[in-house]
Amino acid sequence: MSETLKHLLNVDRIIHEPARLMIMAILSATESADFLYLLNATGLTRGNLSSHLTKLEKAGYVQIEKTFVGKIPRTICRLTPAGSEALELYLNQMQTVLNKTITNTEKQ
Amino acid sequence: MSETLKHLLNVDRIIHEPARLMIMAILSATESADFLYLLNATGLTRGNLSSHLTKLEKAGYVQIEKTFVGKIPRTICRLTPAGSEALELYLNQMQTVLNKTITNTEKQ
DNA sequence: GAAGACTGGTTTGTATTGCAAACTTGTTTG
DNA sequence: CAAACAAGTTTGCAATACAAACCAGTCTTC
Repeated sequence: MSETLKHLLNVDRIIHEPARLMIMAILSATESADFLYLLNATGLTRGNLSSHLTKLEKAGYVQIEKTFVGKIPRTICRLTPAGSEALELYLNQMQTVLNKTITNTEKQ
Repeated sequence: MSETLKHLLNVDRIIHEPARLMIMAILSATESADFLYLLNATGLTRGNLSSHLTKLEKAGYVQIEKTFVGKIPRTICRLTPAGSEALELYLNQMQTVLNKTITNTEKQ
C-alpha cells in the first residue's frame, strides 16, 4: 500500500491546487468558457482567476484566446490536449489513493 | 455541478497537502506509528516529516508521544478523533468531486 | 578513551505559492 | 465630461514546503 501512497508525492501540483482543479474540471465539461463564466462558476476573485489561468496557460494546460465582442474584450479558455491528459492522469491517481485510504479507514 | 465543485475551495488545506495526506492515511490504517516507520513509509526527509507532524499536531489531528526505548528516543504518532473525522470528511469531499469530474470527462 | 559514525530528530533559510487589494485600459451612461 | 462600469492584470504580503544545516546523545572501533 505504501507504494500507492507514495505516488501522492508526485501528484501534479498545478492541478492539485483546488482553485485550478475547479477550473480544469469546468473546462473539461464545457469545452470552452469565457472569463466571466469561470468567474461566476468558481467563485474566485478576478485577480485569482486571472493568475491561475496564467499559470495553467504557462503549464500548457489551457489555451487562452483573446477576442472582442463588439468593443468589449473577451477571454476564451479551453483545455489543451495536454491539459485534459494531465487532468485525467491526476483524477486516476487521486481516485486510486482515495479508494485505498477509504477502505482502510473503514476497516477499523 | 458548480455547487459541488465550489466545495473544493473549502477543502481542508492541512490534509490536502500530499505529504500530510500520506501521513494521515498511514496513521488511519495503522493506529499508531513511530517516526522511523513514517519516514520509511512516506519517503519524506526527516526535516519535512518533522515539520508536517508538528503542523498536524498543532491542527489537533495527530497526537505525538515521546518516549524512550532503552536510551534511544522514540516518537509515536497516532490520529486523534478530530483527525480521523477530518480525514473522513476530506476523503468524502474529494471523492464526490472526483466522481463528478470523471463522469464529465468521460462524457466527451 | 577519544574520533568518528549513527540515531532521532529540530531549526533555519529560501524560494514558491495563493490570495486580496490596488491599478489599468477602455467603454458606457447620465 | 464626470462618474460608473467592464474585464482583466499587477503588486504586495503572509503562509507554505522543501532542503540543508544543526544538535544532543549513543555506539563502535582502534
